Amino acid sequence: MVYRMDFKVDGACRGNGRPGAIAAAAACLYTRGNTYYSRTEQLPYDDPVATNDRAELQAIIMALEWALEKYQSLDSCPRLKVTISGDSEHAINSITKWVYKWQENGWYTTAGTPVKNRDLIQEACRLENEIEEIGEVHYEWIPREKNMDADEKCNEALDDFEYPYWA
Amino acid sequence: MVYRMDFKVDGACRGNGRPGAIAAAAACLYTRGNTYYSRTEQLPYDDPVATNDRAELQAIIMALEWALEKYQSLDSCPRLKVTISGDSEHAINSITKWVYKWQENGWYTTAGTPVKNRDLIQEACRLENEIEEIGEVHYEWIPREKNMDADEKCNEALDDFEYPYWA
RNA sequence: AGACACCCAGUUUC
DNA sequence: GAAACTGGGTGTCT
Repeated sequence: MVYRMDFKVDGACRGNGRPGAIAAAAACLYTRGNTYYSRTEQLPYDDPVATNDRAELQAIIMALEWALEKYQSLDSCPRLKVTISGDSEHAINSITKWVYKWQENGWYTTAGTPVKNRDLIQEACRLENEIEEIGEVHYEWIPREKNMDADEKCNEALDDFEYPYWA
Repeated sequence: MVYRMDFKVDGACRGNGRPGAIAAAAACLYTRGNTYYSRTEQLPYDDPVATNDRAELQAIIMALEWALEKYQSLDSCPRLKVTISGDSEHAINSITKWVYKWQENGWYTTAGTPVKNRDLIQEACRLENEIEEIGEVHYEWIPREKNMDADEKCNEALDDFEYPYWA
């Protein structure tokens, strides 16, 4: 018995690279037909500063958390097969390829600088390992045009962005 | 009587280090005000393979050739004072410092390997010596951001790159 | 190990 | 049109 969960994820960051940027992440869980459930999250307003890359990684984390959560609510214990599709080649490569090198080299880039967003990359890998014990996770890159569902949800979340009281 | 010529030079190589790379070099000759004339050249498509370093050296050669050419078209015989500014520390060091060592040691690097692009380095030095008989040449390193004029011309040349018939 | 360049890729924006 | 977030690499020398 195999239980499939197919996610699409996306992150967005308005004002990316500028002071005051705001970011959100979205994950869509597809059901039969073309319908889906979605979750969105707003990233911390600063500390650390919001960027597009952090948003994309956070979206992956949300999907992984959701998969675990949903699995725990099941009555049976099927084998899990999670697919996460996203349009950030960078985020996917970080988690699926580069992380192994970084774990060995102490988290330095080819240019000799410390790898950024290490916290989120490690959190994603931790969650992935948790799932690997009950199934498997597969990541897939898709072009922007095929990621409209998650993109829309992201932008809705940004339209509703709640600034902290001190901002 | 001193006649000054101020050049900025740059080289660019799209696909540097990959098969099929294309490269171009540009030299800008500044006049009064902020205006300048420019020349560009596309490097051989292969034989030898185009690299960023060859492009940077070729740009310096173009400036030196241009200076000599312009001097010969003058009616009088003033003393020449040529300044060549470029953002390749490597190319400038090759011509202004390391070349003296290489001429003595038979063109070997510290690592014991033969110096690359020796043909272009020697050609630049030959032209420089020619100018030294009627004036002087001064090289100056400038950061990338201050070399936008030559950079733009280089990229225009690459946009118009004419591939050889057999490519 | 260092330096300067030259890129390649995707995303996020303004 | 211009810019930021981020990674992978080569060209070359000291």
